[in-house]
Amino acid sequence: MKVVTWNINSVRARHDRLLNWLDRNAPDVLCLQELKVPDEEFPLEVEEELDYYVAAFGQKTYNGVAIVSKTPITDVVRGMDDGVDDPQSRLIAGTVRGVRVVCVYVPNGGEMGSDKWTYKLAWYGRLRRWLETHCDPSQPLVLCGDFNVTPDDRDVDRVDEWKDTVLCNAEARAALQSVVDWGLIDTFRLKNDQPGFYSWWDYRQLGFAKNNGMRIDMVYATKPLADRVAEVFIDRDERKGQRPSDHAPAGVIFSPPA
DNA sequence: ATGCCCGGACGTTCCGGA
Repeated sequence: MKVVTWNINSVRARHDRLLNWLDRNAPDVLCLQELKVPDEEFPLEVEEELDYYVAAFGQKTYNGVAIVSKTPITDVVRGMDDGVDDPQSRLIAGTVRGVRVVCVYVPNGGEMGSDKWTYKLAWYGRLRRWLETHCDPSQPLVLCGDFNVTPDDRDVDRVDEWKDTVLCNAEARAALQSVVDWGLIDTFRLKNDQPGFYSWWDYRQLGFAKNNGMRIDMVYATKPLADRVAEVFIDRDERKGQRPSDHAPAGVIFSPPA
């Protein structure tokens, strides 16, 4: 079972790239972030021509998440429904072939100390509580998405340049770690302990050409699934060419259950 | 070529992204 996460940075601007990528890579599950469109503008071809199922939680202009799956998606949940008045579409969950799939677009956080930073930290706290309330770490689950935090310094090309930002500072990493501590494993690190593997590069200042990147897009799994990780990858080539997203798809292949 | 930011909006510049 191949599960991939991709911040596509507008499903409208990336329409052809999405269809081509799905056709070439044939994932079982693709979690998308930053759709930037309402649900009705999600490309119909994904379902009608490529025979995928789609569960979307869109929003005009900003945010928006979706699960794309070869097989039906059941028990779909949109948003955390935790009593917080939050209009931002950043979480969708569904069940595919017995695996609970949670797709998140964690807030970026803007500048340290800003209202956006406060919202980001609070959002991480809400995500931890949502997992505690709605999910079970002893069951097969993947938490996929753009976490807008580098887990550690191996995931940053220029530590000195980024160490005090909302993506790399200790408080942000602790917020991510609190979610991981619920019962998740970073699947990429099961197969690769080296620095220099990134999933995002800034559009500005030749970020990709200079490999000034970060790994902020992850597929986390609970232990029953993490035990079945066969292969991990980041599709760096998808960052190349005409009109790429600033993020590359990152994914994992799980072996069949024993 | 991987090349000096990009997508979106009641746009004509500004906001948000990371």
